[in-house]
Amino acid sequence: MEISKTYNPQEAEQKWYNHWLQHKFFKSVPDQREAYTIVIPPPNVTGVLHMGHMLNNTIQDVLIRRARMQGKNACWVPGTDHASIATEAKVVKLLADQGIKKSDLTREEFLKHAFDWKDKYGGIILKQLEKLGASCDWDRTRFTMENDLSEAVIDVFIDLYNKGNIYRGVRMVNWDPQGLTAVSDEEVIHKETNARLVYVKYRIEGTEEFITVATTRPETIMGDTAVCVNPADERYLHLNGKKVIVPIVNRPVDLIFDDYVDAAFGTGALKVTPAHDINDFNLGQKHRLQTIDVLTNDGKISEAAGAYVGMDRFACRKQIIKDLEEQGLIEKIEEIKNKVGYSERTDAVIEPKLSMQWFLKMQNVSKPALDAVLNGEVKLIPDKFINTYKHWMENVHDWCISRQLWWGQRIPAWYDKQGNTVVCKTKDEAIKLLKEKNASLNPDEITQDDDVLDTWFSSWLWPLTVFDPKIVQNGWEKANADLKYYYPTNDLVTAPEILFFWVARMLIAGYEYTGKKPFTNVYLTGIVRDKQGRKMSKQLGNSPDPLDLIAKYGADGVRVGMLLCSPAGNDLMFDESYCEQGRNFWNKVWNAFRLIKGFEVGNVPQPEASKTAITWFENKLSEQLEIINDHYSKYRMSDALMATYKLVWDDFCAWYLEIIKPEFVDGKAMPIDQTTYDATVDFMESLLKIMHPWMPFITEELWHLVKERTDKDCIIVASWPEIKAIDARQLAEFEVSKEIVAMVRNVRQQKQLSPKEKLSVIEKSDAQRSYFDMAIIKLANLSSFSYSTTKPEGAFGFTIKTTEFFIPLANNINAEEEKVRLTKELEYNQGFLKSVQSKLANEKFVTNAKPELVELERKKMSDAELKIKALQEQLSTL
RNA sequence: GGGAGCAUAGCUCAGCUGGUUCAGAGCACCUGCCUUACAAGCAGGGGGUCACAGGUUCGAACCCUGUUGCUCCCA
Repeated sequence: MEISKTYNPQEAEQKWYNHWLQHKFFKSVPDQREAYTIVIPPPNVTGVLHMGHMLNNTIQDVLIRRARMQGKNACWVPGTDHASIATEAKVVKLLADQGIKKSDLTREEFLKHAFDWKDKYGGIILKQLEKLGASCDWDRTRFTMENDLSEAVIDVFIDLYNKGNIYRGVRMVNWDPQGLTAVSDEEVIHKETNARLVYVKYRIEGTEEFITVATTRPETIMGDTAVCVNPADERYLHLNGKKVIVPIVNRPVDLIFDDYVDAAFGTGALKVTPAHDINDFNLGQKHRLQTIDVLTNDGKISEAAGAYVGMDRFACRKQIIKDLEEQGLIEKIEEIKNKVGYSERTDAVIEPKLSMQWFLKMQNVSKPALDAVLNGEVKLIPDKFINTYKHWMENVHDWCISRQLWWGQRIPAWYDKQGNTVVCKTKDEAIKLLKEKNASLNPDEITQDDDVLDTWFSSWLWPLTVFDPKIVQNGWEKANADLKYYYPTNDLVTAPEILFFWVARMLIAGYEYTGKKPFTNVYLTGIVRDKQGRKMSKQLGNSPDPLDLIAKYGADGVRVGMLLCSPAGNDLMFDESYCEQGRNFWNKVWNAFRLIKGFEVGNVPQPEASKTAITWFENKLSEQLEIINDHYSKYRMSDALMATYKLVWDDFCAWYLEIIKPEFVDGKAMPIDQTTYDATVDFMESLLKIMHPWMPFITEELWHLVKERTDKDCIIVASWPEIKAIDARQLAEFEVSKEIVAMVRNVRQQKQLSPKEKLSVIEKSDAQRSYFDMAIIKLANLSSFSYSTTKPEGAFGFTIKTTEFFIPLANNINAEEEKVRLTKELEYNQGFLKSVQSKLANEKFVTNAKPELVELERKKMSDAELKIKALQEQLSTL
């Protein structure tokens, strides 16, 4: 068969992905084997593949592919998340483009549009995952708004409500004036911004005196219902009992005293706006202040303000400063930096706002989830996140779970006109329950809560409901076969950003509904940043499109590129050159294969060099496989990859293949013996297996090219190589051989000798030592490797460990140069000896250090002495 | 304001329980090679005051204290 000079990724990727699908290699059904399960962090149904997904899903695919090869029943469950705010915003915009206003639609009509949109575009990101080789069990694809998954969400709400863990109340929430909904604390991103701290003068009622307050939010002045100072602040003591006049609206309000106020900040006087600041709200509760909500839901000045009505909040801020200035009520304006909350979803400035919302009492449910991480039942990787997790869980706030949206699971709460509330699944049930509270109930007047639940309130059930949507109703004892088999899942791979949003809450829900953890290991990836350390984002335009990268470097190249630079939990400074390195790697592998495939097997005896190379590489393979397995077990992905890379490139290609490669005689390649050929193909197969999780496509391609195979005999389901007994002595001996070869090459370079000119090496020894002599002869292009106890004339001498070697070079030896080189080496060794000697002369070291350590030092000393003696002898003969 | 983490070669990072004169890898760089698997390659080479200042120890990149710089989380 003709082998193409270069590998064609596009062709192979399509071919093999389809082949895998066709043979259902990704599919998992429960059986007798050990399960290995990952549930995907469901991407937003509105999303398109970005570098973060690329990283995250590549890691999952590496883990799942290796588990599959280890003979486990590997199951990777894919799916998408309905992402209520993001999706609703997208659909609203799309409708607006068609001239349809959301407010003109009924809830049902809107949802129909939304589902239509989802059906049309919602699968894009999953299709994109296929391009990177994701071996998900697509038959198990789930979506968080599917009927049965949604029903479970509703069941959970009802259950937690009945347990007394969910309540409804008026609280200060984070209001997104663009998304027109409340969002949870976790969805607010605090950014440092430049702000103007405005010093506004409030007149003391009945006097000409003023008190100055400093504020960054003058547009809320109309909502002021007090001015507060610290009771210990002597500047204001004389004003006790006075009222102050709120500017613009000229409303007299109390001057109150509370040690909450920091006398050192601003002027020490605080305007209190209970409707628009959480701290002010608390002060208002304490001092029984009136609350005046001066903002509308969409961030405009409300009727209640009595001035600037209908003006945008930011426009009003400017205008009011101007007006106050005209009235001479501005003392000064300072430029300061302060933190402003932005909506994670819409990037609008969050408005603290009083509103009626549903909350989950986190304290009541979070304990098992905290304990699990602290006692190691659930592992966070890297473990530095345990602290962060602990801190959050111990200081957890009640979770605002209602969202003023339509796209999501509608809250199953029902109200009558009299203000009674019941929580249950259906209207019929609600009627029955409400009748118990209100005998004269008119069933036509009951209404269901308009709001939906936070998306995370559905995705926290993900690891449960993807397997058994009825788990909440049935409980663990009656869980279905899938859940019993796959749950708890093994590894979760996700971003640290959603440790609280999602991971912590999945743990809570897992323990609440099964009494078991949802997963054992949580691998937290870093954030993909650009070379300058900036987070990759659409706005900055600094993010490459993963699909473009795949087109350019092949999926295998990009996978390798991503993982080469991705330490767990640390951000990665991504640069395209990593993908280039990945591509170079598969190219190397392709060419190694071409070499092997090009061998002509003949009836020739096996060369001694090849025989020794084979036993060496057997050892090397096992040695490195052990290291690679260990890296995997510690989730050190880039280390596992690098060890694989070096095993293939350095050990196999640069050393092994160079030794066994048949020589050319008269421009014609000599045949290779059958034994060496077979061993080489076996090695290639083992290496392909080890590479497969990183580079699934090229390894599958080569798996089928290296040998005739059936359609079903695929590397994706081949078994992970076994570690055999390792002969450490032989491995060490080969390292010495490598050094000898390197030394000869070095001498050639220095003396400008052609690689074609044969040299010889003499080892100063009275007996043949090395198993690898023939390999050395071949690699260093020697005429002979021999042994002698005397130093030949005109030879280049060098020492490895304690053994001396000589390369006879006749006239090519420059005595002066040699003297300098050897003297330098001698000095180094003398210094080394001295340091070892002083260590051994130190009584405290000898008595305190571990005995084997002292022994080691003694060995070092005697070795150094031997070496020094050898060097001195060499010098003396020059 | 509270908490956590990081600082090692030009870049990205290893360096586990302190113990070789220990400072290491990959990439990048420099030099020489189009040697019939691969120039997306081969061979060779240079490069670091382990952020800074103290301390503990026979011994510190590693442990302790402080300083500086950066990052993240929480309020």
